[in-house]
Amino acid sequence: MNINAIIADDHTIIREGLKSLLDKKGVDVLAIAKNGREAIELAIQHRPDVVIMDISMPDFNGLDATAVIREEIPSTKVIALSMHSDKRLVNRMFASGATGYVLKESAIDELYDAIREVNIGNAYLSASIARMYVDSSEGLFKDPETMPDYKELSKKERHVLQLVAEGKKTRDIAQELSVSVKTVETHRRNIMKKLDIFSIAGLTKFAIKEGIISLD
Amino acid sequence: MNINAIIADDHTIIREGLKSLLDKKGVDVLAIAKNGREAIELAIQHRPDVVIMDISMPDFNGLDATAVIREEIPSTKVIALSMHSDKRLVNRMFASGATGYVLKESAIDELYDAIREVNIGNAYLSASIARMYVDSSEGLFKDPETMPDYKELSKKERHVLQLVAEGKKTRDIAQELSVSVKTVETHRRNIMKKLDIFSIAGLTKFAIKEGIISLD
DNA sequence: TCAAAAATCAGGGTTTTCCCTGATTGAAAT
DNA sequence: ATTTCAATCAGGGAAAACCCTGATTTTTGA
Repeated sequence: MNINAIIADDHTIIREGLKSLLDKKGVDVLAIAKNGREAIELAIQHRPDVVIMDISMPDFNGLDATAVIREEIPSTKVIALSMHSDKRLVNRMFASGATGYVLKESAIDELYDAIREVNIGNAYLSASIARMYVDSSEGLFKDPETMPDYKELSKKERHVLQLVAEGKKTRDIAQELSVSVKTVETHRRNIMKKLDIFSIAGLTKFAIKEGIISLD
Repeated sequence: MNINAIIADDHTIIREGLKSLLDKKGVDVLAIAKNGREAIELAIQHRPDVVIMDISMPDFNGLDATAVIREEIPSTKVIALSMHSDKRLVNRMFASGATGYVLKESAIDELYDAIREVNIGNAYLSASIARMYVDSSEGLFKDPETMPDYKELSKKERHVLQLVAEGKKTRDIAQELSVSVKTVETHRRNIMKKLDIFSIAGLTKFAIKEGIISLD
């Protein structure tokens, strides 16, 4: 019998293209979601074998949606489909419960391989990402706590990061959050330390990759 | 007879999905390019009716590739396929010679409509973008010169913008370009004035949208 | 060839970010 | 119950970004 899947991506044309390709491969696409919230609803409704999940989506991102789905339906596996080969993102995605990570740069055959592998309980990593791990002694599947360079941002810090990445100044952020300028400065500094990113440009790119802000 | 097309996109899975969808619609996909440079070569080689061009690609972006293709093969029409509904980007793309602009959020039917329209010499804009123009008195097809808020960046300015968006400091940029700090500051200031963007975060987002830097 | 634009640099000033130390409060986890 | 951590704020100083004016040289386009 065929493997069942749900697709979650915010761009219609990518969703349709993906469905068309998976149809050809004999994967049954049960439903298509356009954000994380829909992905959760549809996953609970259809209980698919696999969810193919874009990471950066508006409204509710793939990272958080993955955690919810894996919590609610442990039998459903999640494959992250991402533009970015960022080690931190890969780690976070696996920590959220994904068991596959495929780049949009990959061919459909690779995604199909990933679907079959995670379906039988194995993990799958795009070759170019797997290569990043062979030399370093780091592993995957770690708890967020034990990740080498990973520190979870607090809610406030994520909010401050969002406002910084939107181009706002410390003073404006302080006003918006009704706290002092010094507090915002401390948050910004702590964010930079946690992420090991020491420029506004870098923080902005990080926020885009994580789906904290959108590009429009 | 079928319409001929070439696809240019940097993500394999999107190229493949797009080809699969267009095949179904009866569009002959003659070739597939993974960056602007390949798009130009393949266009000259195949002289297709239409090129479907992603805007932000590494190496040689869709904006510049469009200008070259329209210059070399005026009979070949270009449709921009973009993630972003940014008015400035739309204007720039049309100024470069594109006659269609479709969002990745659109359905494949819309892209197919666009292909048929530009093929018979008409222009095509995604509905949500067209809506941005109805109220404002602005038109399209303008020369870069006559665009309302548009100022072309010089080569040096684009380079400085790239380095700024990569998170580099003025001093480092000055060193890399072998000019004084003051010169870099002047460039940065001029860039901000031309683009009407007054934050590093904003410049970074602009650079990503324009394909000047990548997110990785 | 002549004017416009690009690219270069400087002086001098204000604002913002960056970085450190240190401290208090309250909540959550052990 | 105690410790750890988030969130709050402050002082003070160094660095970088921001903003203006003005000027020279080179490149380029009309």
